[in-house]
Amino acid sequence: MTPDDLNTDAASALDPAPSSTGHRNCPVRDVLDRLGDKWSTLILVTLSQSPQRFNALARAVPDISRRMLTETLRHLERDGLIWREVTPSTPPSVRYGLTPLGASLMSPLTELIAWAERHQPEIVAARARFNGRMANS
Amino acid sequence: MTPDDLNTDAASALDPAPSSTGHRNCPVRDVLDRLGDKWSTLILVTLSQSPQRFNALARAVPDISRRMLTETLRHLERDGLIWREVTPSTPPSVRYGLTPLGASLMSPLTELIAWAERHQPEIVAARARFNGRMANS
DNA sequence: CGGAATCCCCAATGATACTG
DNA sequence: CAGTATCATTGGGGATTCCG
Repeated sequence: MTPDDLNTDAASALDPAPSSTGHRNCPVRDVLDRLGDKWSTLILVTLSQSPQRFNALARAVPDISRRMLTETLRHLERDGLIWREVTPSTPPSVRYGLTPLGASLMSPLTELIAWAERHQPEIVAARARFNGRMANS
Repeated sequence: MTPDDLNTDAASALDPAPSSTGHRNCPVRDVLDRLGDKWSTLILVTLSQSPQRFNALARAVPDISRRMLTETLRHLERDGLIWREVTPSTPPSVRYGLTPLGASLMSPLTELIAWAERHQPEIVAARARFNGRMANS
């Protein structure tokens, strides 16, 4: 892979661009942006345990507002990573869960998370060194 | 791994929190946030090719402002993912490159990128279906 | 219960200009 | 060349309210 791959302009025809942060439709940056949008990863990991209802998700993901929960779920659903199942009872019930596509993302994602956990001490140490160097300069 | 792992409050003692977006010092979210900060991944991938000088990076990463390039490089350096080598000539020269730690991140990162490229067609298709469902509803 | 709509603020980012 | 400093902008996202 070359760095250029991260800047391809692979247009996706229709598409009001879910996160129109200005960059063009690069598939890679598209996915990476999503993972960085603060909530998606959290939700995906939570759903990887088992399907959840809306309010269960709200409780499972601390501090997320319903607004952002709704929005993030829509994005993930739109991208085919999760499914949404409405049971029109009273009160209504809505369940969310990972699609096969979403489940397939968990593999590289958990590896990345594992990396983060494995190397956290090194990162903390590096920060301490960096702060030390900045202090006496 | 459980979802709770994403919300641990593993404090890192000192640390003015590079991205104080409000969430506590969770190592995992910390790393994921960094990858999502729009430029870090781009820079890491570029540097994984070979060490680069400041302006070479600026050219290699389209549309990044010098301000954001500097800031992102500082963050990456601070976290021990890249090194910074100053040659105090006139004009000065500064090279950046991946540390072993940064290089070790490339492995899970490229897997994630490979996933994105591999499954892009499915995502595009899912978006088309989603847009279609929204249209006639 | 599970949203949608609205208001609003501040933090992230860009633009610009200056410096060792 | 490789930054730093300052100002202006904007849109992400929290809080709140309303709806089926």
